[in-house]
Amino acid sequence: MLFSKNLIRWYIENKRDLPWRRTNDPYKVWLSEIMLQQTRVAQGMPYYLKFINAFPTVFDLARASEEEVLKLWQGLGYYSRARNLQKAAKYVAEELDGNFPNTYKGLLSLKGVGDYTASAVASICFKEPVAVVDGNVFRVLSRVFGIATPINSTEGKKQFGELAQKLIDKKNPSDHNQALMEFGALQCTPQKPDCLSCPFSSGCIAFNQNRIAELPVKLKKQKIKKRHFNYLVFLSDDGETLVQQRRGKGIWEGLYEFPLVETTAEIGQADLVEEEAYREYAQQSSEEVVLFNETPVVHKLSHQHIHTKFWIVNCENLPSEGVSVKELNKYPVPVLIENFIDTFDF
DNA sequence: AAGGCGGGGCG
DNA sequence: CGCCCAGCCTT
Repeated sequence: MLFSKNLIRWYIENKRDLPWRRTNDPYKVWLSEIMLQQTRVAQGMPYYLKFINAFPTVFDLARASEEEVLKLWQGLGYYSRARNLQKAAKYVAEELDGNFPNTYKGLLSLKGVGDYTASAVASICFKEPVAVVDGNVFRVLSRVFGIATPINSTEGKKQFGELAQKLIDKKNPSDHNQALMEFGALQCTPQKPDCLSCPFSSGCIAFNQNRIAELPVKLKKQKIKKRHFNYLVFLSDDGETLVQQRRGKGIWEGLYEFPLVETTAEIGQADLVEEEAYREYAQQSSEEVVLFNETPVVHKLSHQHIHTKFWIVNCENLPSEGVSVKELNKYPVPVLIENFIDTFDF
């Protein structure tokens, strides 16, 4: 209780003025929480403002197409969030008459809402005393209480979850939860936390034992896969090109890209035209293939590095129905593709 | 329990 | 260059 009191005092003093903190509308709070999953406030902010502007209510979002939502989401990453967002909005609008579930348990039934988001919305909008445990909370608690259990282990999740729940202020779960996260984001940061001005430093185990840099403990980093993409940028005489939507599992599901020839290694032009995938796209004759970038563009995702060559395929007529290059900006595309479109002078 | 899923900012 | 960010879903 004392912890929570000091924490909330710090929060009142230091909190940022964020748009989703000026409302208790579960739609807006939910939207902000989805956007901020694994995403910094500074990165999510412009997207939040765009979405609220385009879709002021859950009904507006429910009416939108998935593609429309993906286009607005373009560049924010983890696109399943956008697809689930639209599904959940449809569910709330059509099945619940626009009323969000008002309990932790009910919120969990929404697509894309897990333990963290359900706790956040339930506590902030409905004052349900359920503790949030996000990356910030893991870090703050592991340092203050000197807990070295790996935060991404089953045991760690259980332990930190129970501690967080024990600490929560049942009278003010909204401020308590937001305060703990804000404290992690602003004061108890991953690198170089500001321990000198920290209200908890005198009792902080990590600080007093000089273990700040060791905590929290996280198990093994993921391996990075290397992939080789060859994009075929068709260009017809009447200014059209080909794009297609990515389907099925994998990165960028639902986004558009140029016809893709993926290979196990970097290839040259002679190899490319022999690739089966290439021959399926191209008509056998009358194309002229020109490599746009001699040095592959390396697009880095958290779990794979994509080495990319863009091949300009000039032809009289496209092998299948194309889109005007002027219309390209209507399609949701990965940042890798957007960067090319911005660079290439169509 | 482990792996997949984006993009960006920071030291 | 590695780490981490208001995590969730699938297998």
